[in-house]
Amino acid sequence: MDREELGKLSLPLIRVRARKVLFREGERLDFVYAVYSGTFKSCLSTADGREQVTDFQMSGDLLGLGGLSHGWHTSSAVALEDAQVHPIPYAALSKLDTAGESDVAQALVRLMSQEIVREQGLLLLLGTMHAEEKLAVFLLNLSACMKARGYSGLEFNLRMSRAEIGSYLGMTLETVSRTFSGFQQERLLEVDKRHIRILDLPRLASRVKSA
Amino acid sequence: MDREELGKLSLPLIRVRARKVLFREGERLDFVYAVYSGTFKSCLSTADGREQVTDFQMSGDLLGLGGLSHGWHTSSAVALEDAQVHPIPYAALSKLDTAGESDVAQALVRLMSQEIVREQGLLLLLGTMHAEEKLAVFLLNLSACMKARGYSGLEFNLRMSRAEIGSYLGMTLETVSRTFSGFQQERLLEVDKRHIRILDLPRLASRVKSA
DNA sequence: CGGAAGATTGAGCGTAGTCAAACCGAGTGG
DNA sequence: CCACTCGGTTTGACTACGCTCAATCTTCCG
Repeated sequence: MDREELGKLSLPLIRVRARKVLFREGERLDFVYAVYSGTFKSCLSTADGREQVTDFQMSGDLLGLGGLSHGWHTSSAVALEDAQVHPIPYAALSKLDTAGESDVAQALVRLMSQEIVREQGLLLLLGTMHAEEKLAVFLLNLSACMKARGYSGLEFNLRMSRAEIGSYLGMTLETVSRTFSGFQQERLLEVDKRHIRILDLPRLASRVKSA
Repeated sequence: MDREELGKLSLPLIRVRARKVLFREGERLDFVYAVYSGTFKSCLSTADGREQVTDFQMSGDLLGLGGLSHGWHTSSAVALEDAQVHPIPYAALSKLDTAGESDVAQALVRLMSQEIVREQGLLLLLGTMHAEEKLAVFLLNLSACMKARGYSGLEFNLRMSRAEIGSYLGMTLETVSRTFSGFQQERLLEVDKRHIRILDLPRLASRVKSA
């Protein structure tokens, strides 16, 4: 069993009282935790106070995996009742990765951790945002993505249909279309089918209330 | 860079035509892919045909990470335009993990992969389901989870508040409460605050249209 | 006993879903 | 060359699911 493999690393067992925060989003990641008893919730929060619970963990589950790529916690963990956890030192894990002759395993762990974080962002979007905010986030991400690849971040062609955007953002294609039109009305964008030009990036960004 | 590390493994570069399916949910995972050019969508689908796009991938992104825990693809990947990808043999990755003296890295990869899959399930729930279906999924998962830990799968106490359930499922606490009451009205459950007794598991399961 | 936190229920409203029609551009075949 | 189809997009009208606000009730705890 996986749990037992990891269990060998972690001798200590610490108690966590109900309602206590085991770690908080943004803190340095010194340990990953394996739940031994009790129940936790993992959650993300936005700047304006909305909260998205991303998981409930029970015995055998691991806490904090999202942070392995960069060494910072990407979510908070709170005990829902008195609980016990095994702390697993981050150092031990990174050492074990680096010790092996393969940097590949290490790279893989990092990439998978990034994927977890990315999906968490999408959970927050799907769970807490409205149509306008969702589409704004989508466009800003895409803009950053294009820019990072050397293209203009302000003018580009979408590769996906309205239906695909809608599926991604948890809304119908009609609502995607309407929201595009709304943004255009407000002079935030120019939209022509799949061609997008962002006219006012700061104001578009201000539509996003989250962190 | 991570990508270059992985790049060393993957000599070939294959072309994928627009609209072509690179791999499909449920197929055996022989390769993970690194996108070299073009754009892909990754998606999950339900039994009744709903589709949830979980990501759009561009150059440098990896495709198929969710399947690493058990060797089956957990999502489908479709090219949105003509594209090129580096196939990375699954065998190479698992060998590299197992070769090292640490089974820990291997266990870690497996656990992280499971976490990715779990989050994908939640994406599908948040993106495509209605209140009743969401709560039914939640209860069924919880039931399975309790059962797996040796408790009764049909009668248990919730550890979390209505608000926390609501946050998890992307609905308000009031809607959670009303939906519980609705289920009780229909004789699917007995609910008393946090105590739940499932009266008709099959009928509850039939409320869930997804895979 | 009083206060606080959680749960339930009701009433009204609003956002986004559904259904439908019209439009547009690309590709195909007569 | 034009007519036709087809997929994708836009827009409109209507509807409904779930959100908001609010009141009530219970349980727990000081």
